[in-house]
Amino acid sequence: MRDICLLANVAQQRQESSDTTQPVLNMRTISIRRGDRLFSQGQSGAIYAVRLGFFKTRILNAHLREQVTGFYMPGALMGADALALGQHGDDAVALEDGEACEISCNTLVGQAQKNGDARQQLQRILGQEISRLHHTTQRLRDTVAVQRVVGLLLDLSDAFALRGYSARSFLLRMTRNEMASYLGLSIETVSRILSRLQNHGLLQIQGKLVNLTDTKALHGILEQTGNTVELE
Amino acid sequence: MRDICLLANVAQQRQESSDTTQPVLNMRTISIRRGDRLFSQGQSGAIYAVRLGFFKTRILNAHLREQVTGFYMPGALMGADALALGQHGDDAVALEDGEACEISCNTLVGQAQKNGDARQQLQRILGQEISRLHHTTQRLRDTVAVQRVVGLLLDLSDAFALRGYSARSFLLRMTRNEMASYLGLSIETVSRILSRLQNHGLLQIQGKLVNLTDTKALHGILEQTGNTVELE
DNA sequence: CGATGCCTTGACGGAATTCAATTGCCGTGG
DNA sequence: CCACGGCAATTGAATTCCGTCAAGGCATCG
Repeated sequence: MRDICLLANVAQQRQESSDTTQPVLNMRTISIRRGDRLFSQGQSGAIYAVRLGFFKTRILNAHLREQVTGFYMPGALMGADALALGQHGDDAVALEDGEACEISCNTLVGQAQKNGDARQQLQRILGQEISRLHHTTQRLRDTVAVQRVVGLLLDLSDAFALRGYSARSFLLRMTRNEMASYLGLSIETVSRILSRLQNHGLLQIQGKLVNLTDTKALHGILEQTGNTVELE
Repeated sequence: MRDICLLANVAQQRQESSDTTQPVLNMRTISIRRGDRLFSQGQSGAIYAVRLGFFKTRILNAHLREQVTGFYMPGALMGADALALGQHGDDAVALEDGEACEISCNTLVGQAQKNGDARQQLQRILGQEISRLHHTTQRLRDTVAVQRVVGLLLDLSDAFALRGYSARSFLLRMTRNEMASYLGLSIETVSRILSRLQNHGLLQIQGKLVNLTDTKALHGILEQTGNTVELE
């Protein structure tokens, strides 16, 4: 969110200050269709900021079984691990038609060597990635399935709020299967938990449309300790 | 491991090249007793390399319930998230008497601005942290408890091997409780799984002493897909 | 219309947690 | 030296939770 703006700023600053014909930050916008792959595991060279649409990242294991590793909405950065590791650890796939901004790693790192702003920016990017990973690992340590599902919903809610959208009512862009994979649960469990939360009046859900009616109670579920969770 | 050496190198290079009286990298060794805290959540200013002993990092939640986020042995870096995020996300506690090397963040980042080696070094540190988090995330998505336990054992085995110790036989420095917390399991489950693995002849365990007798089979457990795992 | 994909729901079995009791270990103090 | 207490770990029994299998609903699309 803030990141993409800062990145743009850095790029712009440089463009203005230097009158060379070649751009300093290699950025270009890529249009992509739902289901298509933006980058692949093992590739390197660029990171990507979501401009439009929603994306997931995933790992394909030995049996070609997909494991979802993250969800990204406009303003989010994908593939930041390549900055530090030299290559992408996962694929990025568009959950709907969208656009992404490709930013060359080399020029980004190169900039960081000369430009203080770019350096702070790079550091911020890596920090955000580390922070994101911390967050998801903590969520996965929640043994209780309800907590994982609620955690995801509240994370999405926060992300929407940060972007000026409603924190209470939003559209899930991923399938139940993708949610389940991301959370390390079975699709049926996810479905059942959503129904249960609805029956208890904590939210309404029909298809992909969610309405968090009792966010206080939802937060309460997350904070409950131990491996049994009370609904009401 | 390699990191601490490189860090030391960077420090040394600078010490030699510059004849100013003040040291360029603020490093100092801290002795610590078992159970004591090396740094705390929210603090900032330094990262730490383990010199001697074993450490854990943890988060204390609202109810002062501890959640273990990592184990560290000599050569490992703790608190790298503070480099990018400005403050530590977790506490570090010594699992036994030991020593850690404190490295000031400011000077490290400052070095990175002028010194190419230090910059690469910084990047490597952050990359390692991201890599570590990727790894643990994947492990936690293994829903089956056996896989998590075996995963931890094999990770420890690798780490010991990397440091020149036996990969087959080693001493667990953490309690079952800490293992369970780290793995998102109950202590009883951890205990039972270890017993079961022993009964199937994959390892021997008595107290904290582990002997991996059939690492091939142990690796096999990790690679099994789906939510049921066959032992033999 | 049927086919397909996605989601929901039920029934069942296996897996992990909980509760409770026991064992083993180690240091302390008698 | 042994007895004792405290802590860690194991083990058992009962329960709860979650995954699997199966059936059915409900859209979309050809």
